[in-house]
Amino acid sequence: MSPQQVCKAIRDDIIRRVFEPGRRLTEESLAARYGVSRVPVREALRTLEAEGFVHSRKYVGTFVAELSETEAADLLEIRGLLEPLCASRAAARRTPEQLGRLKELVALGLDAVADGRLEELARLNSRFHEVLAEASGSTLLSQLIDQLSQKIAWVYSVELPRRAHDSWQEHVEICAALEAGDPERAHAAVTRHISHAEAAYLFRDRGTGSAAGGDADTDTDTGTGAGTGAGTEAGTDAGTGAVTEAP
Amino acid sequence: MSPQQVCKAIRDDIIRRVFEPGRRLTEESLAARYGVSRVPVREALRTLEAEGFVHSRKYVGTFVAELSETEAADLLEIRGLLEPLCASRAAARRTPEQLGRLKELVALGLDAVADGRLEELARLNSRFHEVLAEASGSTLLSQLIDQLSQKIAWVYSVELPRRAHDSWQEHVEICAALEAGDPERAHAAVTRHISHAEAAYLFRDRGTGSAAGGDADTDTDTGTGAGTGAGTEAGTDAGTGAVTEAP
DNA sequence: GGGAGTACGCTCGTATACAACCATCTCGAC
DNA sequence: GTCGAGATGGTTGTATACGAGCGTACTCCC
Repeated sequence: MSPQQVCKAIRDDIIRRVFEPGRRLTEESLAARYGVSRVPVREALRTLEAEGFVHSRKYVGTFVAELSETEAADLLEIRGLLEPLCASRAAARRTPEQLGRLKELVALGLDAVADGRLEELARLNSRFHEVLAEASGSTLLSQLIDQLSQKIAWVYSVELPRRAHDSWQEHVEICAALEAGDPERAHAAVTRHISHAEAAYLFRDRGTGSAAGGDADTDTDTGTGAGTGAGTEAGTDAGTGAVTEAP
Repeated sequence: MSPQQVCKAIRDDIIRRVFEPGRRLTEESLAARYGVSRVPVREALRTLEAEGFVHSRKYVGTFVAELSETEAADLLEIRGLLEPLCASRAAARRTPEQLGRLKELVALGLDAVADGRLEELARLNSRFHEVLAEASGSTLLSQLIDQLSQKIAWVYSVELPRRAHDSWQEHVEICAALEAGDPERAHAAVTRHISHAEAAYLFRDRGTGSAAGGDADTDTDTGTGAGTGAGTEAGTDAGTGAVTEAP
């Protein structure tokens, strides 16, 4: 297991709340858990620290970060600024292939809505926003949004399924704006979309409590959410999507 | 030299263009340069990779990142979204101490403008925006803006000094808005401030071409910005200002 | 009984050593 | 002369070993 894989594995375990916020992670236990030595673990922890998922104290150890309510809210607000920018960029710069992929995802999403396949919707939703970010043509924006999405998936644990229908209608509109090549319309559409999502997040009661022990994510219909999956790495990453699928 | 110090040292060398974009960095040479072993160097590189300053290819090596023109522009645009948000947050959440520090910095800045001490202005400017970010009360926003500012300092190499007078007048206005506790006014003030700065960046001709050798930025009237710094900060991480100052 | 000093264990920090792999150059065949 | 296969150097990837500092618990003294 390579160090980047270790990084992703730890991040997934954090997002899935196998490692709860505030928990101490010792290098050796992580090394044993993932079957590697301490060196790759240390590198993975440095990456995760830079991403804000953990923080380290010298000679003491590494701890899973704890985000306050206000920071969680800021997370949503920042994404609410970035994604519309991303969309207007995408309206101008998208390639036909990217538009095609988006439309395909929307079609799949609408089908899944009709059939009520919620866990698939979460994955498709992540993928849609991932491709949208990619279509902006800015790797910087793409990476930022990716990191934000992962943290949002972590903090809020779940993509609310009841918004699925409206959400995918909004995706249709976003696609249309991109197809028309209209940055302002794309910007407005995504702004609406994100603000609706924000409202959905903020109005639900946060169910952090039960996550404790080892593999706690047996709660079937909510568990899938996080799926942004490893966008950064070039090579083979695409398929894995470890976060998204339950065993 | 600890690994975080190594990280900062490498980052500073990248920003100062001691290591040019695209250059290959071997772990051993870095280890020798900073007088440590390869292990701390590897950890530093993982952090820098997460921050986007370098990228690694397995079994090949680590290379200094190369940012395109559009990505550089995006950098400014993203900061242009984030800093105003930061300011409205700060108007609501700032502590009196933070406001005091900001006002003190503005006073120092205006003095420095009057006396024409340009290199000091760059440092004060960075510090001002740093404290402003801190006053937002969101470590997330603070970190994001910090990273963005560092990258902007890297890509654009220099804080344009001729804007100094106007810039510090705008800082006065920002402070006033924060003192009044008026988020909208703060938002507007920072939006203006950033857009002026953006215009200044974008209208200058980018002198990247000659950057080859060690210290190529000898073009006198712009040269102060990305000063040497060289890890003057000892204790905590607080002083990212190392980038901005000149000897 | 309470507090301070001290010894111990645990974990991190760093260095060194070896294995895996890529890039390049050389040599030979066509 | 050109192309391909193999050997070689160099760099990264990983494991192991040892040193350094923190936290805890114990002991000793007051």
